[in-house]
Amino acid sequence: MSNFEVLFDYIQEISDKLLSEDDKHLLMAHFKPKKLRKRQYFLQEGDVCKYIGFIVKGSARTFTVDEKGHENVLKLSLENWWLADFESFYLLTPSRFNIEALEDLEVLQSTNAQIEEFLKHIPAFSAMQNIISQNYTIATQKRMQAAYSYTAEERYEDLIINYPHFLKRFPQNMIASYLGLSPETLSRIRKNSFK
Amino acid sequence: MSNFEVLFDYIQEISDKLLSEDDKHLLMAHFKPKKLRKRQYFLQEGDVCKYIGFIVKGSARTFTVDEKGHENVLKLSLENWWLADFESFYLLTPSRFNIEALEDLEVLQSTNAQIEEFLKHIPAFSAMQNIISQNYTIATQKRMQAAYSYTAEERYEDLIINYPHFLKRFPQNMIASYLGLSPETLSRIRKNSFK
DNA sequence: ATAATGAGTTGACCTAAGTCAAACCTACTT
DNA sequence: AAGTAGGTTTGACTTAGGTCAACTCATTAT
Repeated sequence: MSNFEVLFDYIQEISDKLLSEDDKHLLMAHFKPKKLRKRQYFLQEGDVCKYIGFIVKGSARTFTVDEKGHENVLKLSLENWWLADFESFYLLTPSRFNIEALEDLEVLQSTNAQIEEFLKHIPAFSAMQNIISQNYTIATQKRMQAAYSYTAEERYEDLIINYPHFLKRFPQNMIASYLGLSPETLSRIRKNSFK
Repeated sequence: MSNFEVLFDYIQEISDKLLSEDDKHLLMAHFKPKKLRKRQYFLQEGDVCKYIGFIVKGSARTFTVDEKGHENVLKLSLENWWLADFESFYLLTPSRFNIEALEDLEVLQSTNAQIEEFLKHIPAFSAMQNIISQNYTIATQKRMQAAYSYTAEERYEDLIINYPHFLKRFPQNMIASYLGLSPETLSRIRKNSFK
């Protein structure tokens, strides 16, 4: 299956509107395949996030670095997810985030201006965007609640239930950081939960 | 200024597309004014959030109650904000949240089905929704980061900078809960910051 | 005017999670 | 085969913030 077929399937699946052949050609003309090797950056702090990427293969993390050099993972991303710092991407301001490939990464990328065109001309694309935006709102509301009112252990259990595949794909220290924990704390939580 | 004029101004302001007279009539036909007295609930846990409300006057909080009866404020809302549990509103599932008026509250409310109609027929409305969705994405990304990587004090300073009016409109214990703090902790932070 | 209710403050104490450091494991490199 | 680098575990100690309880002010209700 080609990269574009992955994208087309994804759009069809969640938008439930049909992509015409013309639609597909438009997408193929303006999404550019891009490969990154493990450890390479899709976005670096201070740069403007000019591209949004659709992950065809591989994984990535979005993180910040604070004054003390402490890294903080905000997002872990896998196949069929979109990769961008949306603040920077929408507003074209310099980003505070880094996005780094955790495995060799294949994305299809496009610019803000192009996305606007897709939204205007491809009904399935704009339906997709509405659904994503809904899902995102819902997911974020949950995650906010978890951040503020769950204990470390509850947040980990939540992850096991909602994103079990994360455990196979991401190293434990990334997951710890994603949950707002030190690696030591997550290690101890796992130890205790085997009792 | 009537309730509807507040809504129209708001839509015009952020969508920068013009509302026609027909648009306005459509909105007036399907947004219903609703008044709540302080302490009344706009939404109760377990109910489906059938309505989304546009706040014309007053304030509200969105919160959960955990097993120990501990209340946790997720959102504080004021004039010109939208009031709903979006998960429940979009999916029509029972809500895990409560939304309560903190002051006497006037909203214009409508249903999910009606909102869909507005989006379809009123360009200014759908432009507005896109902007809100963008802003929301950006704001949430920031708040997530704050939740996971800022200290209590930093989160409070952040609030002072970004939402100074909150301090005038909401009691301190609500703000504490919104920041994920006990009221005692916020009280101590404020004491120290006066040095 | 007085009681009663609810917010805010302060102090003493507790606990969940972070920090630091050492040891331990894989899995690549060369 | 040995060395190196990343990740994980374990232990000892520290700390930010929570909890509980008493006290002080306002504000509302009687």
